[in-house]
Amino acid sequence: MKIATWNINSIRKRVGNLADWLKRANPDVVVLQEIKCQEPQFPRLEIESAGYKCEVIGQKTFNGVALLSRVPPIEVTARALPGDDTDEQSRYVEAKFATSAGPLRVAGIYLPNGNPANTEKFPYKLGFMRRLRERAALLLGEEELLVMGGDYNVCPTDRDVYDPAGWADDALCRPESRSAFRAMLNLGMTDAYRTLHPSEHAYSFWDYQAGAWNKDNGLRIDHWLLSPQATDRLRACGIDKAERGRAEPSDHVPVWCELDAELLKA
DNA sequence: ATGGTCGGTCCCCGA
Repeated sequence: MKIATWNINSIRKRVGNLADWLKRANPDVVVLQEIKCQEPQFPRLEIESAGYKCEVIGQKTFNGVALLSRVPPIEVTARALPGDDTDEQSRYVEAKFATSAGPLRVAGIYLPNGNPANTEKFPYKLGFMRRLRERAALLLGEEELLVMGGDYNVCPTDRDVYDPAGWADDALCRPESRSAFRAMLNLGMTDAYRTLHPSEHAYSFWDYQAGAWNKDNGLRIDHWLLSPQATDRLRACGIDKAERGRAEPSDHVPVWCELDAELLKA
């Protein structure tokens, strides 16, 4: 089965790009970030026509995530990241699916950007990352297939950014952000892309500004982190870079994994 | 190349 993440930067603006890509890429499960609308405005009919069920965690203007799947999940297990009841931003969705290899938990994440790093936005990001690590630790205890994908807004190492020195103080590259990302790996999770492509300078995001795309000035900030059980079934991982070159693109492109497991009807 | 971005919303903010 194939699972993908894509920060779509407005689902209403991009539903045509999404439908075209769904047809070409044919993923079984997709997590979307920055849908930038509430649930009633979500273009459910277009996506259902493409053959996908939709779980929508909407928010007006900002943020918002969704989970698309070829079959309905057994259960939507979370519509917000646990650990802070005062957090009203729509940034997390999680569901359990049936597969030929047993239960599969899929989390979709839109991690806070954290800039400017000298404002309250940065501690909010680090707090979210602490809660995400705690959630991962809890789910890892089940010793099942677990994949946590999304826009992490973390560039894990200098290999993952075109200009490490220029970005060193940015919240995407700061040592505190990288340390919190490594803490997820230290629980036993695997960065799927980096594990299968150890030395590539591959990016998943190029800013709209300053001709970043044309100069390949990108960052790798969209990731799939896998439990040991999922890593054992990891067959491939890739980045659909060509999406950034299409008309009216998102500033992010899809990142996908293939697992040796078949998605089943619940 | 001496300027070079989007989307949603409301007259600017977030990325």
